[in-house]
Amino acid sequence: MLVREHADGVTAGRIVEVEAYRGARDAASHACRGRTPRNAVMFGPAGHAYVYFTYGMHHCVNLVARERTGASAVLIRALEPLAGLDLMRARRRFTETTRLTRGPGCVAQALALTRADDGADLTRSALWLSDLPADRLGYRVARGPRIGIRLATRFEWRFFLTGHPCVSGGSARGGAPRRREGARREGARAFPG
DNA sequence: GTATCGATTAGC
DNA sequence: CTAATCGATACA
Repeated sequence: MLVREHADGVTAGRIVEVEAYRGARDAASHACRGRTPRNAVMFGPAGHAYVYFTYGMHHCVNLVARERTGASAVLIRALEPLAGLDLMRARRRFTETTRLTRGPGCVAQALALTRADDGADLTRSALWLSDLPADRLGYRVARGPRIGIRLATRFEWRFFLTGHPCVSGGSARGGAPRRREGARREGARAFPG
């Protein structure tokens, strides 16, 4: 569970969909062309938030994962809202629970995360992770191609809960990539497997 | 300096 | 399908 404590109140949700970005060796990663002011946090210690601004209007949240392999991070693509739903609704333009945090830009908006939160230490700040029994809910973790990228599409590093209504990517079942050229490969297969 | 693109979203 | 909207990037 990702927890966000803010002056306006607490919002939190179960992580139901992520993507892995493997640093400089991953052509789809922001880190693949080296360190810049924008992506510098990814080159720092693990356990910090990398928050970037894109498309001129959206923020997305990553968790820096493995400092030893260099600039690796996990993009939080979707949450199941669990706390602060009314606050999320106030920040978003939808009231339906399943649309509050479905998509990386929506997650940042619902949790009010911006570049100001870039670099936040997850062990010391108001943004942190809480253990929660992820299984036993009837969901399975599946994997498929990452969304919205053109490079390194062969790596199936998107992980999500199969059938979960809060998952993004066009289908709760799995991730049919929205507009990807070429690779028409099937999205979701059981993981591990 | 200008041109192009993007780890996206919402609306038609 | 595409407009929105601007920082990062590529290139003249």
